[in-house]
Amino acid sequence: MSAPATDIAWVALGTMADGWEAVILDAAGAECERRAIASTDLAPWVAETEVRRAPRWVWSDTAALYPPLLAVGVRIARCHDLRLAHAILRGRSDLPEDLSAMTDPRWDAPAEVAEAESADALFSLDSDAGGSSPTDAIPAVLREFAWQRDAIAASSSPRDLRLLLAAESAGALAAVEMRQAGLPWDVDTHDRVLAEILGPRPRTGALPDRMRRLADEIRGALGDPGASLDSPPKLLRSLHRVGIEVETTTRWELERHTHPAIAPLVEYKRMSRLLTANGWSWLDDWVQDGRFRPVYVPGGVVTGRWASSGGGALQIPRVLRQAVRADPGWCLVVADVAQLEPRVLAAMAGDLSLAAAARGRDLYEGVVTTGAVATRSDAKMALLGAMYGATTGESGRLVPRLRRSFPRAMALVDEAARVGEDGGVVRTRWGRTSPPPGPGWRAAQKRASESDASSAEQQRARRSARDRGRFTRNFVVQGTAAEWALAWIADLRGRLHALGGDAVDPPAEASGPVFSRHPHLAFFLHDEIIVHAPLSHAEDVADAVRAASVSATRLLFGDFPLDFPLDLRITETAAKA
DNA sequence: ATGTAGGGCGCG
DNA sequence: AAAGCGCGCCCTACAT
Repeated sequence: MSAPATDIAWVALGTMADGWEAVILDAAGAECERRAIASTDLAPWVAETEVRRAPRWVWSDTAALYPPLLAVGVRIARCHDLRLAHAILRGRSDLPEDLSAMTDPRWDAPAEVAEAESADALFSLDSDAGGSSPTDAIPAVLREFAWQRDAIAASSSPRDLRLLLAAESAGALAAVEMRQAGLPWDVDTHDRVLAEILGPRPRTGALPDRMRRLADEIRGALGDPGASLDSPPKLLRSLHRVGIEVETTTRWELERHTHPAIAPLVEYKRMSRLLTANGWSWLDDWVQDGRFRPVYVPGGVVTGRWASSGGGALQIPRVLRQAVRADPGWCLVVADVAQLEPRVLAAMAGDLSLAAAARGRDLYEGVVTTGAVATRSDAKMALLGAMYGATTGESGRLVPRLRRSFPRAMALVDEAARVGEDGGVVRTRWGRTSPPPGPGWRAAQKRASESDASSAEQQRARRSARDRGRFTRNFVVQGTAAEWALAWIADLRGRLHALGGDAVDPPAEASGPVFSRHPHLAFFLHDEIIVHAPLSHAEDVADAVRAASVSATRLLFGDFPLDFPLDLRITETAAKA
């Protein structure tokens, strides 16, 4: 990594009455220089400043501002996303009261919708186009940035918060870049999979052949030619008429009964799901030019996980993963972390026994070796139960065994649950906080504690306290796992860029194929990434993916003796082997 | 006609 | 053999 020759640390960008203004700040946040920039000059100016001075760009909203830059070939390395940072800082309870009160509520507004791949996007940078929000204005940007710096400094762990905000912002950049790059998607393979499962593509509106025949079979078995298969209440009545006494029409409940209608019905539901969620119309809507381009929403989940909007990017069914296919001459580097959450739990809790059990490749087998449980599937069940708060069933039965073998790990999640049940707030490793309970929750708890509370009120309050406890119990683990994953992709993003050379693509065309020649992130899902890379770079990319995972672990957990092994494959398609 | 709630199920 | 966390999206039913 070449250290940029630079005398500046930050460049804040915001709109003015007429165009843009850049405010250059030193590391201490002191203003060094101001510069007005016409809208049409903004992208070239950013490109030049990025190359010459490599600042951290400070702006209101990466999701709104980065796409048009990227569309003209301007890639940046680092930013500070004020909107995302604000959401994190606002949740901190350790801010001095006067600082808490000073926030501008406009920063609490929901995310802007990212709409900008086309040439039109160029103009969304223009403040006259009506696309800018109040928080884009340079005075608001500077005020908020100053507030955030104060808030970070006043917090109990500025170092951790800085890392969190840097990772969150890097994620926001990666999300925009992944949408622009897209996931290489082979339409013919997708169509073939659909045809194998559903039958050939029907005329629009018609049911695929295999589904239609199955529907006939089900209606025959139910002795009900007009039975509705798509309406749960109606289906329920049809089932009851032939003596199938289920309370819901879920698959697992149906499968507990024996009747000729059950098997085809379960199969029909599976097909129906595939057709409606990822059928031919999904293909038409979401795959263009051989790329699936979902909208990622960094920070979209309270735990810090990403959400997605449109296309169901986070729910691609396994049968369709074979449609994810590298371009000719390219490959996919597909990697996921083995048992990310239990490893995170071990490291957070400083639980050396669990860390020791994780030492091999398979943490669950390691847990079996300690003698805590008998089989791998028991180990998995028990650990998931511990992190999710299972109290009943097989999982709930197994959890107590872990308490003896891994007291520190269990103490961490148990304590998180206790705090949540009491109405408190918990934190991830880097300091993202769980949302506080709402006024309704508090009121119900208070009411239940009064002497004349009815038993129904007490029961309800107890139940919602437990619900909340399970949420905070999981929050610390899921949220810290999300931080690990963010650190991983943030680091990897830098390494991949370095592999592709330092040159920024010339902003020659509006379509700006920034990624047409370099290895790039193409997909990210909680604990898994897909890199699309030229075949010649395959091994380098694989090394980068592994090195980034080591960096992430070090950054979050220092030298705690635990690694996060990857399942990594260099392949043509993302289908599981 | 349009908006919302809930069932159901895909993913981690 | 099915409890316990977090999502998004489709569908239907039912509200306005």
